[in-house]
Amino acid sequence: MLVNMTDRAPTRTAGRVRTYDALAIPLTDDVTETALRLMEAAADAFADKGFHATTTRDVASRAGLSPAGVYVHFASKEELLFSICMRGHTAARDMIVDAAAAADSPVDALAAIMTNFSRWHAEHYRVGRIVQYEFAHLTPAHREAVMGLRKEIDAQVRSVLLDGIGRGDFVIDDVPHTTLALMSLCIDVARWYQPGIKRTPAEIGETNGRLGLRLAGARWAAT
Amino acid sequence: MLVNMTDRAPTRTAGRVRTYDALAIPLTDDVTETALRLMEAAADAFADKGFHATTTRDVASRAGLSPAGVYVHFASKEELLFSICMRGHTAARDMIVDAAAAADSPVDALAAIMTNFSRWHAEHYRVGRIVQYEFAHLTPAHREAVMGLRKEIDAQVRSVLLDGIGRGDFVIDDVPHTTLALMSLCIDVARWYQPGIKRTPAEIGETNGRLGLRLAGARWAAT
DNA sequence: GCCATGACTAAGCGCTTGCTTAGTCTTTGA
DNA sequence: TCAAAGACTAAGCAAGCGCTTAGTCATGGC
Repeated sequence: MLVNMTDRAPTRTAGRVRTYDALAIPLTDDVTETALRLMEAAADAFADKGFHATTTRDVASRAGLSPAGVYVHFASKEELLFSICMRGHTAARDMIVDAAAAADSPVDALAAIMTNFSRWHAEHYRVGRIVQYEFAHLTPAHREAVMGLRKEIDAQVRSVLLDGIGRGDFVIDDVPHTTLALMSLCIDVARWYQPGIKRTPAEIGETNGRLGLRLAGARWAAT
Repeated sequence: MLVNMTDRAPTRTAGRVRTYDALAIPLTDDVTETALRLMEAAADAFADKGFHATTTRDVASRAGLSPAGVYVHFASKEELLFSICMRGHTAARDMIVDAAAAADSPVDALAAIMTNFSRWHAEHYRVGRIVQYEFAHLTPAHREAVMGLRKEIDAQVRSVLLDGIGRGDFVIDDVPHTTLALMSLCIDVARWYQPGIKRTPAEIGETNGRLGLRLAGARWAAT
């Protein structure tokens, strides 16, 4: 991985902080309950106010700590944002890989990806907005790490499309652009979804599953 | 309109500031060159750094003024953001209304809307990002004004779809959701577009025009 | 039991930020 | 011509902000 959090100067907290890998994903179950609580608090505050308008005091108090307590577990406010982005993208990547692996055909795989990814963005629209809107506040190295995961997601979807084209299930002029368009349907749910609207996340997922097949020119999608 | 900038307490600058209407759109050609310059500078800075991380000093210096100079023309930093959002949305609304009016059929109207709106988001991806990502920093009243324009845009697209359904040109299960999906294709271009990529804004527009007709289940779109 | 480590705190640092105030200079209108 | 208005400035205010430092307390290992 591109980033190693041991870059941080050794302090009394170095041993604990180093239990994370660069993905800020727990390697084992020994991630502290406090660090998790901080990430959740930060996600909450960032979603409410945006990254820069969120103070570390706000994050700390939401997590029930003093302001300096944040720095026991994270090197900086940006590191908190990075952790949230990496967790979100890793979850999305895994979901897409699993959906594709479980499907019997490219058509099923695409429908499952669209359905699940769209539902996820509705259910997690707040994290989805953070991940999109606050991306520019990451350090260049951290942005690169996040882009790596985005590219994996893109590549997985693209390979489903190519497989479907190969089998004659999809009719697509421009695969890269169609991939982007499919991803747009899913990702943009985070922008327009809000709790209380008539459609449930599951319904949104299903509708986008069908619409995605239309975009791919799936044979039976036009009816 | 919901908001009237004359709410601001009278100062020596009240006369000048009141030449804007609540849309922050120039009513006549007497908008000052300085105010325009400030809006452009703010858009630049907001796109680079985000709203909250942008200082009024930064905006002022980009516009060639002292920090206090911003307040001669705008009541607050937020008012600058509001102006930018309203100008962007008004331009988009007008573009969509014009495209629909110039078309001979719902199919042509939808293709034109998708093509032009997508191209606009590529060409103005920085303003597009500001408008999406910084929306939450507007005051509630200003957000409501912006939402009003968004609803007009949505309604225009929806009426094209309904017209097409009525003529048998489109096959759509869920009109509101399909409207959102069509808008997602266009709006999300601002997220993924960056200068230097292979596709030009015009090409992106054309491809999205075709993909939009697929989403609408246009009869010949599947071939 | 003792010492080292880790989790956490209160206090504070040095700097920044949106905005205001009191002024100067230029332009406009009577 | 003169006064008022408008465009703008330099200076400053009050509050805030990410982060550091020096300390306390609890836990775990020897």
